[in-house]
Amino acid sequence: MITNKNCIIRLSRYKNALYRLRDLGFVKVFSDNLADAIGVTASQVRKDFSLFGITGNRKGGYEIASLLEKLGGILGKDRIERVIIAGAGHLAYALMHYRGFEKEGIKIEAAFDIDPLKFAKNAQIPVLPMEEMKDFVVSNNIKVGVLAVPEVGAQRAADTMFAAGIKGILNFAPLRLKAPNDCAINNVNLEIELENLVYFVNVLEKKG
Amino acid sequence: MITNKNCIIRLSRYKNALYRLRDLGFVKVFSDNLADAIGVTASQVRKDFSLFGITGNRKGGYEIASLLEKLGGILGKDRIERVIIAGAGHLAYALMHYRGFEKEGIKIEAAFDIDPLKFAKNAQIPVLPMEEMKDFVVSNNIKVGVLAVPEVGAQRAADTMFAAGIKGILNFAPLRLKAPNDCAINNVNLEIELENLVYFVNVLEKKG
DNA sequence: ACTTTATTGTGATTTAATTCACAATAAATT
DNA sequence: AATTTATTGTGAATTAAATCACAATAAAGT
Ligand SMILES: NC(=O)c1ccc[n+]([C@@H]2O[C@H](COP(=O)([O-])OP(=O)(O)OC[C@H]3O[C@@H](n4cnc5c(N)ncnc54)[C@H](O)[C@@H]3O)[C@@H](O)[C@H]2O)c1
Ligand SMILES: NC(=O)c1ccc[n+]([C@@H]2O[C@H](COP(=O)([O-])OP(=O)(O)OC[C@H]3O[C@@H](n4cnc5c(N)ncnc54)[C@H](O)[C@@H]3O)[C@@H](O)[C@H]2O)c1
Repeated sequence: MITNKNCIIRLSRYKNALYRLRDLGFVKVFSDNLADAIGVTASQVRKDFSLFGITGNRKGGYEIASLLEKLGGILGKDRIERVIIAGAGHLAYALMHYRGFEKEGIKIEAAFDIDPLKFAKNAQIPVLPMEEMKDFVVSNNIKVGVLAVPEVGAQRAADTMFAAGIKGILNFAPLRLKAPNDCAINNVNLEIELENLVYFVNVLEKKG
Repeated sequence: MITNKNCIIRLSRYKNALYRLRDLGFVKVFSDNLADAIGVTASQVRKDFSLFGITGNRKGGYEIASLLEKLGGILGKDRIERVIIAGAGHLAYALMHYRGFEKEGIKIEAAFDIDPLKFAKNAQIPVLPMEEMKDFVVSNNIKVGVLAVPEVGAQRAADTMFAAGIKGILNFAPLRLKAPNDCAINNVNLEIELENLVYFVNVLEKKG
């Protein structure tokens, strides 16, 4: 069981590059094409595939269709992933209106909030009270959620999500969530991303 | 010059943990406190500090105030970082209304768009035509930008940013930008973050 | 059919990152 | 003042990730 996050992220990138190549009419691809497309070495590509038992044809490269199927299987893209959001604020609004998730097989089913002003039971993507999360998650068998609640309420909201049966959280709140150890957390900390960028801009400036 | 991204991200996390400890009234901290706070080992903390020549007192730990100052210096937090956004859509709206950047010393100065309907010259954070980016960036000496333009326009918008003098981009568009090699790119690909989360949720499910 | 050529697949090697382990030492205790 | 204790700082060891390098081999060419 491979648990190298970078490796799994590369698989996603290969997949996205393959979609583009396929849409351009390509049928086969070589490891160095994929390498160029995502900015790694060709042996990295082959090693990644090797790790998951993905094989191509010596001399003939890889068949895009079959590669996409295998990568899709590994990444769980063989079915639509249904997702909820905790916190129906600005960020949630952007996520709910983003059309790009659909074509990746990701569907935001509902958002949950504590503020009655945010409730919208009959909207295309309904916004419901936090109290209804458990029922919704259980009856729709949802496993993944996005946490878009302010820092102060974040741990409490996460606990509600875990109690509802959520097993993975994409966390936008700038703190380290405590989670049961059968649950996964991916943090997106934009303050830190920007801070990090500033560091590297300064490094490059000093170097150049 | 340390260029290990994970290491720099840990510095940010130490800093954030230290702010919290300081606000709770603590004056000193030991490597194992910081380790617990951000979820790494104590020797990782000490090694990270050692890499940047940060020292504490044997037996006495580290003084929080001085540590914060040193980390701030390394991360460029000794001055306010001024930032622009390309693309004044949903995501930009969320970013422009987010109050959390201020207290991290990040200030969004303006957004730029091609859609005249988005223009708002006199708003608190003005939304200006792309054509005005260069003047604005040059006269305000801005180095960092956020790219929040749809995939199709993303490379063109990035090129405009580079031409304006931007040296680092936080990129939300789901593609690999081509950039001059004195410029830094940090990608935030939310589709991939979710996909990755799904993978690890499935892994955990199989394990348990 | 044989040879050449291009590309895979992977064990071996290298490089990078993390952890270990302990001497150095500052503070606290006796 | 001597001893104990707790903690740093870092070189050494370990582990993890990436790259190298090349034998295996499938396709194309002669
Ligand atoms: N907006 C950004 O650009 C941005 C940038 C970086 C980080 N973040 C982080 O993302 C998260 C969301 O940011 P935002 O700008 O959308 O915030 P927001 O204030 O616009 O929205 C937060 C929503 O969460 C709701 N809420 C508060 N407590 C709750 C609880 N306990 N349970 C459920 N809902 C609750 C509020 O009613 C509100 O609707 C925050 O943690 C923020 O720190 C946002
Ligand atoms: N909104 C999300 O939740 C989300 C999630 C994942 C990824 N993204 C990515 O983030 C980016 C922004 O998403 P969004 O939802 O804010 O999009 P959006 O459609 O709401 O806004 C995009 C804005 O960019 C402007 N624009 C278009 N072409 C431009 C150009 N060449 N130069 C300058 N401006 C231009 C448009 O006028 C619009 O105002 C996209 O690349 C998207 O793929 C967004």
